[in-house]
Amino acid sequence: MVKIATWNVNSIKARLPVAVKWLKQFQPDVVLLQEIKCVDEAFPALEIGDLGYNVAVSGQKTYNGVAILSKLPIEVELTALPGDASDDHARYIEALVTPKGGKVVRVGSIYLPNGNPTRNDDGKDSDKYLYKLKWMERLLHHTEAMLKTEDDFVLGGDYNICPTDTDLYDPAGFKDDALCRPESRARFRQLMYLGLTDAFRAFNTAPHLYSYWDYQRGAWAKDNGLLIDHLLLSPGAADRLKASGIDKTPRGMEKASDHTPVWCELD
DNA sequence: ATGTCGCGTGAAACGCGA
Repeated sequence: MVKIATWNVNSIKARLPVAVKWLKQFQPDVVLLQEIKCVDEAFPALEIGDLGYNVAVSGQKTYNGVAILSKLPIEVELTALPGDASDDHARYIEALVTPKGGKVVRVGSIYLPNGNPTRNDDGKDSDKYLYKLKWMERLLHHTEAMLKTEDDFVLGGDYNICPTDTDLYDPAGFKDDALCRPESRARFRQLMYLGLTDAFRAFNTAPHLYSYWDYQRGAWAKDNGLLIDHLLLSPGAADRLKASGIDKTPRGMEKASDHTPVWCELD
């Protein structure tokens, strides 16, 4: 069994005590991290390595940055999403992990652009929103390419998309937000329609289950959250899916990230 | 009605991104 989790840590350096505590408790085999907010050399590889993890990083100063932790042997395949050489944001890393005596799993850690604010003063779509939509189209193309490899894969991360109105606490208030606007939701659906399975939703169908709560306005205490962190599985990986969930405990800890891990188990 | 973090700059408080 391989336990795979995705977690936007909102700075790995600020989150190190909470991250170490959670890794010891939860014992995931593979962790897809987002928003590490540091360059490769500054990633706390020794502290994480002491817990038994191999580390692959695509870092960046101040913003963004993604990484993959794996107790299994790991082989880095990509440190950027193909399709635009001029894109200098560190938002994607992909690797192969090989379970003992099991079939290889291709894993991608995604930090999809937020895209807010979506409009300029003149009402036209903002550059940030257009960048998000273009990034999603690149992800769509890359996923098509991955499906052709016939490797089982897990594409996980902070998608910055609430797929439906039951995936957040205030749909009306977020109507014009980049996480909910129809264009970004349509691209997410297109991705799913390639034949992917949402690992969390395969086992948890109730509305109003969340992976993110804003630091502001007591959102965590009021459960004013959003479901924006997702684990999308290839058909082969979906066949191996045994369990999934959201572990809310790290969100309740001192010095928490605003996101909490989403996980799944593959046979 | 309001309520937050984390980072970098540059030496304290601010702007940015979320």
